Amino acid sequence: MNRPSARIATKPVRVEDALRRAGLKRTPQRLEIYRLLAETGDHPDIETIYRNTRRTMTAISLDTVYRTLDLFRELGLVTTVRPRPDRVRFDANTDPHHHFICEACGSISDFEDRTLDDWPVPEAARALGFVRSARVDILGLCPNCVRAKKTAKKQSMRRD
Amino acid sequence: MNRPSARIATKPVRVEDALRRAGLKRTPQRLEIYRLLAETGDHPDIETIYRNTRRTMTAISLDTVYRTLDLFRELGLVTTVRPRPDRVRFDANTDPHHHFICEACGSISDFEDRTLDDWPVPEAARALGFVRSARVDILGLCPNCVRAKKTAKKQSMRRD
DNA sequence: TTTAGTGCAAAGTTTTTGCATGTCC
DNA sequence: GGACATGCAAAAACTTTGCACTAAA
Repeated sequence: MNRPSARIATKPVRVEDALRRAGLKRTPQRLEIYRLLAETGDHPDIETIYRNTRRTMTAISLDTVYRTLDLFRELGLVTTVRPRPDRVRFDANTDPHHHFICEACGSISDFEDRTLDDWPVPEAARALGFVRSARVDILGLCPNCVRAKKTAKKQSMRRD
Repeated sequence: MNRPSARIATKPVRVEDALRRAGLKRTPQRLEIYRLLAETGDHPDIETIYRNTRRTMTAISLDTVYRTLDLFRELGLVTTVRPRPDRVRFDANTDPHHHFICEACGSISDFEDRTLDDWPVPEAARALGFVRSARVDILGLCPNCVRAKKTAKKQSMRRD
């Protein structure tokens, strides 16, 4: 059911190719949304992507952004991440990489780790179905939030 | 900032202790919701949890379920998983484990892998903040969906 | 020309909030 | 008794859909 040595890694693709191959149209909205996403190292949510596209395409509608991102996801052009109870966020970086997610503020940073990418998908997981890809989320606190927490603690100690 | 050998693993806790320690109240709703979640090997969404609690507590309200699960998450009693663009799902299994997520039907299965749990959190991730835990999601197709796909393919070939 | 894609507005879902009432410690 | 929790209902936030129009191929 699985190729015997599936590994924790994914490989890059490009929009126009992907669209053509799927017999889909190459519309300005799609290109613009993808461009924005590919340019930023950030992991914006739908609302943000919408706002940003509006800077250059005044007439684009929010539902087109929804539909486009859904499409991109089906095509494997973007992946999604969820921090805490937050909105879905998108990521056009399809190079093998993983995420550090701050549990306090929800910020997401990429990191790479070859050893992890090359780690064979565990047999226990391969037994559960056909493996396509894998992702590792490291959860914790970003430096800003660590700092904020320390401050809060000091203040509460002062109160006691 | 991090303990030098943080590993990809988490450790169990219990409700009543956690509530007491946090100075929170031990209400029937909270206990019942937790019990249900701890009993099932499943990864139910809010709606399902709500329906199930209603079997024994006819008067519980949906927003209490929301608030309770949010609280549990803050306390580290449950974790959340998201399949595709689907609702959040909850998991009271705080033993070290990871998820196989079917990209087609959204079903989620647990699997364990010691080697993965013992894998040291990569330096690149530790550099990004204080590491609390890590999770690995393996994405793919469950056997049912693999079968469904094969059938669909055969039919489309017949049509051609 | 044909068919996919878009914008708009409306409907559907999911989640959060305010407030009065009830209940755990 | 007092703070914390709950239920209810209403509001807010987020997402999806139907349809007529537009624009790629």
